[in-house]
Amino acid sequence: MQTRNIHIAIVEDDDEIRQTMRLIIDGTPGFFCKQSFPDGESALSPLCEVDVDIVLMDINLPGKSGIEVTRILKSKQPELDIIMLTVQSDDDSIFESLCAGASGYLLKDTSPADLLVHIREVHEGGAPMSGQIARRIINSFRIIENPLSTRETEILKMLSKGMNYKEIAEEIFLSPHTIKTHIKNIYSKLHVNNRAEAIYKAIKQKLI
Amino acid sequence: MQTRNIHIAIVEDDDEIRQTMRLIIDGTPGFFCKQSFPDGESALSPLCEVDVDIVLMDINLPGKSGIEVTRILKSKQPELDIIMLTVQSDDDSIFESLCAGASGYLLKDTSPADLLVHIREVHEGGAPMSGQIARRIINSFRIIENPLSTRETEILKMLSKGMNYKEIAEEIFLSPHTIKTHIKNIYSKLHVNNRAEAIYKAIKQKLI
DNA sequence: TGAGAAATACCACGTATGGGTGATTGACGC
DNA sequence: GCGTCAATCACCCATACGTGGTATTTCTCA
Repeated sequence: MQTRNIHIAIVEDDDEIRQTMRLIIDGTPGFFCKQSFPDGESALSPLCEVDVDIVLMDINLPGKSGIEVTRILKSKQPELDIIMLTVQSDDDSIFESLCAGASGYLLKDTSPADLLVHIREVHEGGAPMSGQIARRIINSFRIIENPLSTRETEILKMLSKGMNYKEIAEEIFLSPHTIKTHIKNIYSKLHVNNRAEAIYKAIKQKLI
Repeated sequence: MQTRNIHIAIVEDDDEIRQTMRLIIDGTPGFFCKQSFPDGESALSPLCEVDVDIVLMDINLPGKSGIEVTRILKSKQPELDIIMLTVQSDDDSIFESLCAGASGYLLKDTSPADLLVHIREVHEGGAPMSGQIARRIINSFRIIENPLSTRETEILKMLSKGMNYKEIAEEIFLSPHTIKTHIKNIYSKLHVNNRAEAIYKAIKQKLI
């Protein structure tokens, strides 16, 4: 009894890359590229219907980002495994992708042979990462035990009281510009981009 | 052995009212109006220094509001008793005044005789309220067990995820205007005026 | 001693936000 | 049957906010 082919879909806007990946996959026994899409919008409905095992997802897509598409897809098809396959390797992209539900995160410089190995890994329940990616994840988790400086924590508490830039500045005798900078740093450390989410995460992580 | 006079300060922008109150107080044995100010700014430094027992504070002041002044004063002089004496009788004014540290809340239509009685009450550790005020306070506490509707709670949760008007609107198929209205209602129910504080209070009160 | 973090400060841009006001509909209670 | 309230949608307006930069000082730790 032979194992069923692994059915794969590709979401990638670069025509050449998409075709190349397709050739590699279809040229290997056990793998079958069932569909490919140049952007997220066109991928959404088909991928919610058709039975595909694994999606290779670029992040930089025209329209909705690959991360957004991943989030939506996973909310509709929780069983689907999505591997981010992208050039982006900044902390936020990685973090957000995993939060959105990606099962793996590979850089585009991954060799075809490795790519196929990784696809199989995911299909068997693994979570492959390029070397650098794994490192970054470790690092980002390492600092989860209070990433914030004392000044930042102090300011975050004032934020939770509903104070604005100016009020905080006057309270601790600093320039509003400085408060702004601190808050920007808080956002980037907590991986959020506004006050509401910052307060929420901070409380959940017992930072304030 | 005679009891020491109760030393009083008045913060009230209307010259006539201020003078009248002063006359009433000084004309009564046991009471002494030590100082009076037409606005909050001019009252702040003196009241942090001089020994006054009780401050009668209007809310509608030019510049800083009486509530703000109360907050600052109480943070520097926690022992000081402040009685709000004002025409404002809306829930928010009352609520905020008490949060800011006021020891009593009287309406300006209080008779001179009652006023003096109430001042003495505060001086002896009481917390006098005009009749209508007491009622409102009871009411506002009564609804503390989840003031929010299901829709509002739903939206509040989305706010805590950092979503903006438009994103929330798209998620639950409503107009952004409606989202805005809901959020405004949330603010007024929680007695806050921005997202950060709303999230904070909501979590502390286990609403989300 | 030299790299990195923390804390400070500033500028410019576009837009999301909060406040004010107002209106309609449908449920529920008394 | 009439008032109340939740839920919905709408417009105006000022400004607080988020994001992109750049930059200096201080401190710590390897």
